[in-house]
Amino acid sequence: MTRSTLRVARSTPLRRRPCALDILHSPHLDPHRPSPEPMPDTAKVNYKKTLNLPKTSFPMRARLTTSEPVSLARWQRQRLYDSILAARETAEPFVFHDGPPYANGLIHVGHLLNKVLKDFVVRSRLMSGRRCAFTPGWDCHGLPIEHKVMTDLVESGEIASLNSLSDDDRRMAIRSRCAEYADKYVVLQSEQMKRLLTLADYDHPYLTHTGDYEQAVLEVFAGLLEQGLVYRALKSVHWSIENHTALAEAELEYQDRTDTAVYVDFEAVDRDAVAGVFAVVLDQTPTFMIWTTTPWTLPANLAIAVHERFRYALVRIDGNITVIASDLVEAVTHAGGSESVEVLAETDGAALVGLTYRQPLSGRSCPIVQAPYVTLEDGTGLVHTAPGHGQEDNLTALREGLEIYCPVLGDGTYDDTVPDWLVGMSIWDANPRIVEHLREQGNLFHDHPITHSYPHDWRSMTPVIFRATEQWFIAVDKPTAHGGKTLRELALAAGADDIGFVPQWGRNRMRGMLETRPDWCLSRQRAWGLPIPAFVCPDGEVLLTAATVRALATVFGERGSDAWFIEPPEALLVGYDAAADPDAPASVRSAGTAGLSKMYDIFDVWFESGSSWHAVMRRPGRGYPIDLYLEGSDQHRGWFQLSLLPSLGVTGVPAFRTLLTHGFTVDKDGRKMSKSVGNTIDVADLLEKHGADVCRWWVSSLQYENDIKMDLEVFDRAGETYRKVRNTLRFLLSNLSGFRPPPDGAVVFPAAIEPTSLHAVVLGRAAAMQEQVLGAFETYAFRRAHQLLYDFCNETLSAFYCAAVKDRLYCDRPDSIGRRATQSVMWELTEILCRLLAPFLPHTADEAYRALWSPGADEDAPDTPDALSVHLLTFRTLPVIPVDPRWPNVLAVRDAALKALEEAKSRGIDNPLDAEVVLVDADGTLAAFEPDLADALGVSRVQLVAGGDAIVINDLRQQSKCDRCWRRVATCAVRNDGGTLCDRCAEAVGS
RNA sequence: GGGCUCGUAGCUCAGUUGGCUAGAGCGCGCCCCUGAUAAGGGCGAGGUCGGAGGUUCGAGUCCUCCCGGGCCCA
Repeated sequence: MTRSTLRVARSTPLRRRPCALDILHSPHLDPHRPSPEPMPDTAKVNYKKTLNLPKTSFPMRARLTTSEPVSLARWQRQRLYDSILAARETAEPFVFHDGPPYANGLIHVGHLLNKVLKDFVVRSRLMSGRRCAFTPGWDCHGLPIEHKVMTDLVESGEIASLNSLSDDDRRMAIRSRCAEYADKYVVLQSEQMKRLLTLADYDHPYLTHTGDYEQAVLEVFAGLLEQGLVYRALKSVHWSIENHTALAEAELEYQDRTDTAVYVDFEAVDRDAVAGVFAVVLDQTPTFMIWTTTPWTLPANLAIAVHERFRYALVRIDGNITVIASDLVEAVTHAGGSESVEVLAETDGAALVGLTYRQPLSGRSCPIVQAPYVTLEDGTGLVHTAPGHGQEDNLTALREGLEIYCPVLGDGTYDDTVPDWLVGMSIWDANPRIVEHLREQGNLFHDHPITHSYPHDWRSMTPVIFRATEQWFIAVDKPTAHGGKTLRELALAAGADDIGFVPQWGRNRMRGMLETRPDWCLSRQRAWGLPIPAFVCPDGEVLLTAATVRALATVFGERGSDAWFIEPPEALLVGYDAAADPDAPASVRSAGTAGLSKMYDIFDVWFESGSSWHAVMRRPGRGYPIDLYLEGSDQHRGWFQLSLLPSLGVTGVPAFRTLLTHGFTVDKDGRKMSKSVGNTIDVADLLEKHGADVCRWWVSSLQYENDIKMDLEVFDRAGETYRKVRNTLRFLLSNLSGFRPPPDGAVVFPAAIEPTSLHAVVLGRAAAMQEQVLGAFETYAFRRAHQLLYDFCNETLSAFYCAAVKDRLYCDRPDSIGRRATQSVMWELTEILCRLLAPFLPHTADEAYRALWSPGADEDAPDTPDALSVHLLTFRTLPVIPVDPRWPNVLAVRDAALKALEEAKSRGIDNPLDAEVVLVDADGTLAAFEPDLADALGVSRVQLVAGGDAIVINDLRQQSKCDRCWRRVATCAVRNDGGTLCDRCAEAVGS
């Protein structure tokens, strides 16, 4: 039988690999034994074959791109996620909740960062023994998807046939396309996230467009409704006259358009009041001059806004006295071609506030107010304010208590509240008529054509207008049922006291936003979303109460929100008892739900994702409040805040205990990544080139709170340090070939370990490292864990311990106590390293762990059972080994000795094995460590002397050298086989 | 323009309550090993701590301003 057939026979799965003890009793099986034939005297004996050289199935080259999918398939086969969770059914929970990415497009590096960080949390908590279930989710509704679908419909020409359908049918057609689109990207993104080796319940994700999710959102909404926090009010929105619909920012296309800009004088009501403010005497009534490019909004003018800190001038221009910002007098009068300009006086904007003027079109008396957005860029420094026709004007009106007056109907014509000559007129036709009217009245200072960028409806390419429409709001300053506190007060208090922030500055950021945020506008005028289930009564009253919403929640829970577009109101409200609903309008309570018609606003998608704490966690009983939300820092205003408000409103407590944020990825120069700039990095490319573990290793190395600079090079670096860790694992594994811990094998551990031994110090460091890593995991300090693990592998193991114990591993008898003790230590090290690395490197850690336990350590082992996985384990405690407290001194001596050896190279002592190091050991400290000193220094011999002040390197090159271990030690002698061997090697080879 | 935030060797980061010639790893350079080998080991060179003022006996660390990024608003 040849040697190779013997090997094949031994590696069959039915046979256990022999361990060190086996070898002791069956020497004929030891392949390392020298052949019994005597060697010819003339040839130098080749002892390499007699060494216990490392061997392992764990390859040096990872080939992650091909090997990771194999691991992934194995984990899926064994249903790893389910197994892990099942094993922790009764464990203390760690409640963690996924914020939903938008179901659109492929994932980018931001997703990679976010999902991998979340996975670090999931895996580290699971391995700490906590029950950390993780349900991934997707935000599926919303404009970007609808926009994309609509664009496709326009491009394919299908939009024409849709437009011939009824409103409900058209909306349904669009919605089903949107649903298809979202579902498609959920699948695509989910596959990519799995490929990142993230562990989550991908078989049961949450999707915001499913019926049960929608039901939960309506439950949250009902909870707010019953506290009176939901109201209906006017708000200015972009309005398409052509399509009779509100538009979102993303549906606008800016194009150049030429309008008539006008400078208009508004006459002061009280001449003396103005005179008083400027401290002058006036012989005529002054005016306030405004500038606008939309004359059609002048009928809706209700105020003039000034900046409190600007200076304003009272100016006599060609005989008329008017007020303009001081800095703009010259520009305005120049534009108007004025001949005589005289500044009479100046004052601060603040002094003007409270003055009044007569509105030239309505005749109303209106106030001067202050507003921070007034600029001196153009115009007059006095801003025409029409609350029904501008977002800023709208806010000003709310603050000043002005009416939100919008005399323009959905079709772009004036209603009957304007002067007779304008009633029913299109605003576009009204523009020149108003200009002429003002000119005739003497209110027009100047007019001129202006070409500017103006928003257009992306579909019809017609200009849009700002128009106030009725919208649903959540009040943040109304008392809630929770101690009468408002949502804002509850949120500020929670932010200050209850919520933990990682990093800490998130607290400030959140507070700033909460202090200034306006009421939450919930309505969107779109098709792809969750309907706000409101009805209009025959008498024009609106029906939306906690009870109707709960009734609809049930319907949507069963059939999804599509039902809204399919069923008539009576069918939708079949579970609603109008007579028993105290919040319903009287007509509904008495007459029931006959004659109602549906309204078609949908929810802001943020309200849907902002209800996920209920839909995904609280309602199914997965735990509430939630321990951790982890998202990018933009979510302070987004998901964090918009989850906080509903959760406080409904439950009185914040949805989350801790908020962790990470920064954004930027390019190597710190610039934001954008497709147009072309500095983005494709996730698929990264996975193809480096593999998921290297990408994850990179993520673990980041200080994620800050901006994250990245280019392709940082992944090369991550790959290099990954390989260092990998090779360290490989060295450990390769020297554990055939070794088994109890009960299968014998371990010299821990009793036989001296406090002064290399084993003690390495185990001590391992224990300290593990404790710090676990602490870092607890506080989400992944970078610190990464650093500790890397430094341990690189410095403690690779450079120090492994190098020092090589000689005994390779050269001692396989079954010697010294070698087996070393292997016992290495086994422990491998066990804890695989586990500690598992959250960062799920594939590599599992690969190493399986190699450690594989029955065929020197061969690929396809028979290793799937269930053998590091991910099923928890972190492991190392036995406590006493470590001599003088080790730091010894290590300092080692550093000095290595320097001395470096200097000795100039004397020709290139190889440390050719050197003897003479160390000064005045107090006998080093003597206690003597057995391991030479190994620790990597030299042949160490000599300790009591006196002297420097390390001396002695040249041993003239002394005999062991042919097998290459050390120059005193016991070297010529042996029977003709080789020169030291006693240890002679014994090992039986020569 | 406002809120929050970042700016320490080529790269990623440490730098406790201000206190010795500013540290680590990687990369780089030189060298060793060739029995972890598309591996391993050693030594070494790199920084006016974004800039300018100020407080202090003393500042990367505190204050002010400025420059340049990022997120969110306007």
